[in-house]
Amino acid sequence: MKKMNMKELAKELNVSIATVSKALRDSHEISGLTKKKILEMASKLNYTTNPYAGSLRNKKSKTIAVILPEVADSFFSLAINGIQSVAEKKGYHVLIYLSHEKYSNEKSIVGECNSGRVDGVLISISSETTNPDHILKLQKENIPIVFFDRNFEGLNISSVVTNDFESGYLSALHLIKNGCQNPVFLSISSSLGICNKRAEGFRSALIEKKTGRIKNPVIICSGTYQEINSQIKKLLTGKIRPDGIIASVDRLAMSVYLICRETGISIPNELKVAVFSTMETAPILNPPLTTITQPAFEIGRIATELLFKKIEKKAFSVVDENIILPSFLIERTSTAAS
Amino acid sequence: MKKMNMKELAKELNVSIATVSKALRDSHEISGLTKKKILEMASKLNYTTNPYAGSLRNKKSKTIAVILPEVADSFFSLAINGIQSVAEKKGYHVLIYLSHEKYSNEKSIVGECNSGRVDGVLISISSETTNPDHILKLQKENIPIVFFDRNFEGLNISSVVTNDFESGYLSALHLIKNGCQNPVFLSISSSLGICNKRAEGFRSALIEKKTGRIKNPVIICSGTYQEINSQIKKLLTGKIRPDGIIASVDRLAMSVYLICRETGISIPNELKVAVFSTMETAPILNPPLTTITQPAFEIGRIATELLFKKIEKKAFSVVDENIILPSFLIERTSTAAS
DNA sequence: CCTTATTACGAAACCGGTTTCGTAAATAAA
DNA sequence: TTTATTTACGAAACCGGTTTCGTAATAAGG
Repeated sequence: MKKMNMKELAKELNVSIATVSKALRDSHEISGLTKKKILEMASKLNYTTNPYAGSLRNKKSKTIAVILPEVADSFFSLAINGIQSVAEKKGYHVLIYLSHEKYSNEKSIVGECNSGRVDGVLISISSETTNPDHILKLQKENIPIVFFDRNFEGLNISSVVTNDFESGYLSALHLIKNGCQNPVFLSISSSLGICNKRAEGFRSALIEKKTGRIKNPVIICSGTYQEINSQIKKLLTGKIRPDGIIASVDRLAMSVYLICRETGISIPNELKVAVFSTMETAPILNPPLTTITQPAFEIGRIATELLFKKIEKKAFSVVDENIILPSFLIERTSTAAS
Repeated sequence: MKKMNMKELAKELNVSIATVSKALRDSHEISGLTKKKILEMASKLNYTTNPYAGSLRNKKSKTIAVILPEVADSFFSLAINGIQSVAEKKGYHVLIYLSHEKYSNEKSIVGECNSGRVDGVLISISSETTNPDHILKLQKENIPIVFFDRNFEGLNISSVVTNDFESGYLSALHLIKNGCQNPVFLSISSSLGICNKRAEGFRSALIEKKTGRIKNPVIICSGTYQEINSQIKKLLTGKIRPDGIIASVDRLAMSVYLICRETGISIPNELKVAVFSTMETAPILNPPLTTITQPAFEIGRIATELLFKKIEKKAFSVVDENIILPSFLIERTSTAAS
């Protein structure tokens, strides 16, 4: 079947293309009767308007890009839901890109966004990203950008993040209060601002409470799944063992749990564990896992609302806003006082 | 800064637009020297080609749509990864749409796809969908479609699914073998083919082994999170209680676990539980949860490869393939023999 | 009845590329 | 040297809409 278009539709009704276009957009220039006839014929002939033709003329794609490191853990799943909920209300389309935590990927994806393909960009930067030039270039081209969760510090760009320093601080206090003498923080990147802030908060609490005999209580866990496992195993079975762990992501806490099970280390008696995570299974783990839970859906939702504020008022160049949403420490058995 | 385009670029170099276009696409019609000059100037002036202009002319969007019910549980996250891995290799863009398990949403989303916006559609249907007309309409417009995971039976459309009947059958046998006399299957929809096939397999095993005193061992759990919880609570504390449960999705198993914890029902002694799920935390739950794990990433990957086969050979109209990938029953403590 | 305003529509430019086709100049074959 | 090819490029149509502007017909005002 040949694809129906406006020209065909206009020919069918003996009117001009302009009239059809206006009728379909409900212009006041077209009489009610004509509109009705055109609408009917359009539906009868299964006409659908080609979105790219309009994009070309109006320089509006009705599309946003979401760039994220991975869609593996539940945080980004929830964030995507928050993003979609707004986009869909606005009639916008959502393109998803994954950087796989690689700077090079992120750079080329961001480059792609600078072409009229999208009207705005939501981005959570990769753990490798230390140079913001690709993002600044996008900004210079006047494309609205909003960071969510993982932002790049020091740029004049809107962001929606959690209270990372404070959460790190409070989680450390929580461990200390419940009896930990040697807590450590497991990070996934030494360059990721969000991790560093959590780690800084954590460190501050240790200093303030004069706790911890380990010189550097912030440990970077990187590499493959296997490498991380063996790194954690070495940590938990080494000479100077921690008695408390704050994991910065799901995966690290899971490694800790698996290794404790394997080596017979008892949680929370020998080791207390908490994690920055939105995982739903935390309450039914063995033992139930204390989480610092980020409002993932809200982060996505609010970031997207911010983005649309910028897209819609582009001409007035909205001031950038940096919104901080609080995470919640949910205490469960894994950090219970011994 | 004004947006750079081909016309500007051509003017800058005193060549025609056609020459610029051909040079950028590395046409043999353009000499090496000219190409070099054009490439250099393009990069110097930060030229990026407008994708929609090309789409319009070539009727190729280099974009696919992925329509899914939710992105909540880990299955779809993994599937998205599989999809992206192929799309990204092909230089394609991925639009994500969520139907939120609503037929009306799915219908309007599918309608959107029929406009040249995308070159192909990957879809996992909503649990409400019983009428395939919207999908058939898309097919009639000659847009390549592939079902993944949740397909609509009886259509002449490619699909990649798991061995649902067999998995249901084997999971029931597993429960029976380990001592269950009254197993039930918790479904989320009475219309979803995938659930029904699992349930059918389950039912077959019960009949074959002459097991189960409950008339209808397939229970539809629907409604809000709260409603499902109370439904399951009633089931587990009622007069005729099951001693084994196969949950068709993550959420149902989680409900079961929470209610067992709340009511003191012991897993696996009083109740054995298994779930169709890809959740990573299954081994560290309390107790470790037996799963029937679908190859989610592979389903996404292979479905996307099938889709591209159809996109690339559209003219020859590739025969539809229905690929069945096996799930794996991973035995853990939650179904251990008592 | 004449003038002005309004209504309803069409012609054509335009968005930013791609592609076909024509052609002058350079090169190769006869 | 003449003819046939090849090379390198430009003019213009085209993709499918949107929008500006012009205009004939009708309505309103004086």
